Amino acid sequence: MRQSGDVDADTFRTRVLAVVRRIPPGRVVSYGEVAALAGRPGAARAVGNIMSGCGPGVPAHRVIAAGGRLGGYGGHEHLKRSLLMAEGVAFRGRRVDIGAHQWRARSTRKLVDG
DNA sequence: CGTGTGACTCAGT
DNA sequence: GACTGAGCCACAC
Repeated sequence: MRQSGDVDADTFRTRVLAVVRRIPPGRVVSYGEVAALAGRPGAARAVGNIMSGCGPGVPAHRVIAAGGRLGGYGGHEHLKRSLLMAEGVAFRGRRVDIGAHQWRARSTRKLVDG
């Protein structure tokens, strides 16, 4: 019951967290994608800032930079990489094989699942 | 209410 | 592939 004291639950911040939480294991999304899914395409930068304070409960390691690059992770990129690898994400050098792991909300996954 | 900031992105060199 | 410059946005101070 959101009383007046509750967060507005309408802020971009809350939306981003909700989207990131929906990212399934073994899948990755770029900051720009998250921003777009949150309703603010182009706010990739803002997403990064929000992620920095998302706290636990949010698989921030599944959010990467564009082109499959790891991007940042509070100075722990290697940890981000490890977490993704632990989920079965394939890497191509320093980049994630987005061609096989880029998450698609409402995608045609059954078509490519084969 | 103006300014600064950064876990971003794109295009050019 | 690496570096630079410019654009963009939400949030903290």
